[in-house]
Amino acid sequence: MSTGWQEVQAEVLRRIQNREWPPGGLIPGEVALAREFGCARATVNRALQALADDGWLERRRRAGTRVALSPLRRAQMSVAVLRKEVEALGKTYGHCLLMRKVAGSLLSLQTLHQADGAPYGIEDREIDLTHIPAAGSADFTILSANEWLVQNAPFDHGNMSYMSEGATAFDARHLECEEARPLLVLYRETFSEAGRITRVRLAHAPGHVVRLQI
Amino acid sequence: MSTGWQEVQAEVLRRIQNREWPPGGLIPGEVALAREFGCARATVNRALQALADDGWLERRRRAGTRVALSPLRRAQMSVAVLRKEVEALGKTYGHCLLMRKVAGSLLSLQTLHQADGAPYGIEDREIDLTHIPAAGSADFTILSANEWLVQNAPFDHGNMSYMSEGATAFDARHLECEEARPLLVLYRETFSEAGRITRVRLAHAPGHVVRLQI
DNA sequence: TTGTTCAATATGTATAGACATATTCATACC
DNA sequence: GGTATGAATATGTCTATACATATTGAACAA
Repeated sequence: MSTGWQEVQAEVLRRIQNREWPPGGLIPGEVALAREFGCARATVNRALQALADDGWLERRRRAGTRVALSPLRRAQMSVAVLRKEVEALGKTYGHCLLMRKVAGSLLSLQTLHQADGAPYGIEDREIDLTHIPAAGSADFTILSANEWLVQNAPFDHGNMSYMSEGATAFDARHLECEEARPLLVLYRETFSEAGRITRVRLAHAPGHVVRLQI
Repeated sequence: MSTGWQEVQAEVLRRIQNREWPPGGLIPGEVALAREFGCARATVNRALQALADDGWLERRRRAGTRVALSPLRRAQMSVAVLRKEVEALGKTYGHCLLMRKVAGSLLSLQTLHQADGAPYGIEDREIDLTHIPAAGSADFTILSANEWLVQNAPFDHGNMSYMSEGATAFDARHLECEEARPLLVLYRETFSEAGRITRVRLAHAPGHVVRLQI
C-alpha cells in the first residue's frame, strides 16, 4: 500500500464527509489507523494534524480524536492593497491626496481612490508618527498611504470592521453620489508591538461588494 | 537549549518581521538552522512548514526557502451558525419561520432571527431539494434552516458577499426600521459536488458590524 | 549559441524509537 | 458519597536515518 500522509488525510477526510465517522464521534487512535493504512504512526499523526488545523478534527491528549461537531468553515479574505484590488478588476488605479495635516504626533490624511477615473473609495486615515516617524516625510501623492504603510510599517495584528452607513456630505461629494446613500464602510486598525500604527475609515463607492470564498 | 519546533518558528518569524531576513531573501537551509538551534532537521522542517502554511515563507525543493515577497495577510472570519453568533454576544437567540413555500424542487424560506427578542436579521433562503431531499420534511420552526443545513448538508465550497443596501419595505417591516435605512446585507451560496445546495440573502439589523481579525 | 545530460543539493516525506504530557478511569481512602 | 491517587492510554513532540524528488548549474555536445 502506498501510504503518504496526504493519502491518509484524503481517506480520513472522505470518511468524515461521508459520515462514516459522524460529527462528534471518536475516531480510531493513531496506532490503529497506522496499522490499518500500513504506515508509521508519525504519518497518521501528520495527516490528522493537518485535518485538525483545517478544523475537521478536534484532538486532545488521552481523550482521542473526534470529528468536529460544527466544522466551522473559515472565510478568508486577503487584506490587499487597494491598488491591487482595483487592478484585479481590470481597471486602472489612481488616487489623489485631498488633505494632509499634522496635529501633535498624529498625521491625518484624506485620500480619494479611483478606478478608471471614477471614485472607488474615500479614505480617512490617522497615522501615529511616534511609531512610524518616516511617515512624516513620505510623499503620499505618489504612493498612497495605504500602500506605503503596507511596505514600510509591518504590523503585528489588527482588526477590520465592515458596516453599512449612509453617505455623509463628505462621502457624497467625493464619491459623487447622493447623501445618505447606503455605503459599505470599512474601519481598520493595525498595531505593532509598540502600539497603534494607523486607523482608517474607508467608505466604498455605491455598489461595492466584498467577496469571500469559503 | 530547549528547542521545540514552536520556538524555532517564533524565532524565524521574529527575524522575518524584524527584516533580519528581508522579503524575497533566501534564508539558511534546514541543516544550517538545525545546527544553529541545536535540534534535528525534522524540527526545523516542522517550523518552516508551518510558516509556509501561514504564508510567511515560500519553499521549493532545491531552490531553498525564501521570505514571502508580499506577506499578504489574510483576514479570517468564521462562518458561524447565527445562533452561535448571537450567543457569543451574550444574548438569547430566537427565530421564527415567516414563510415556507415549495415551487418545483425549490424550497423557499423566510426566517427572522432575533437576539434578546429584538430583530437581528431577516433571511431569505432557497434550498435545492434535488440535492437535499431531507430538507423537504425538516421542521425549520425548531432548528433554523441555517443551523439545520450546517449539520445536515455538508458543503464543498461556497462564496459570500457583503453589500450595503437600503432596507426594502420587507426588510424594514421585520427589522423594525425605516425604509431605505442602510443595512449590511449578506449573500451566500454553498455548493456540494452535485451542485448548488442553497442560496441566502440575509439583511442584518441596522448597526450590525462584521468584525475580522488580521 | 543552443540544447542535453548529469551530479549536486535543498526540501519533502517516511520510519522506528523514545520520552513528555494531558486526561480518563478505576481504585483506595476518608 | 465524595475525594485523592495512580495506572493506563492517546496524542504531542523530538531524534536519527533513509530515501524521494525537484531544481539548479556546470560540463559537455551539436
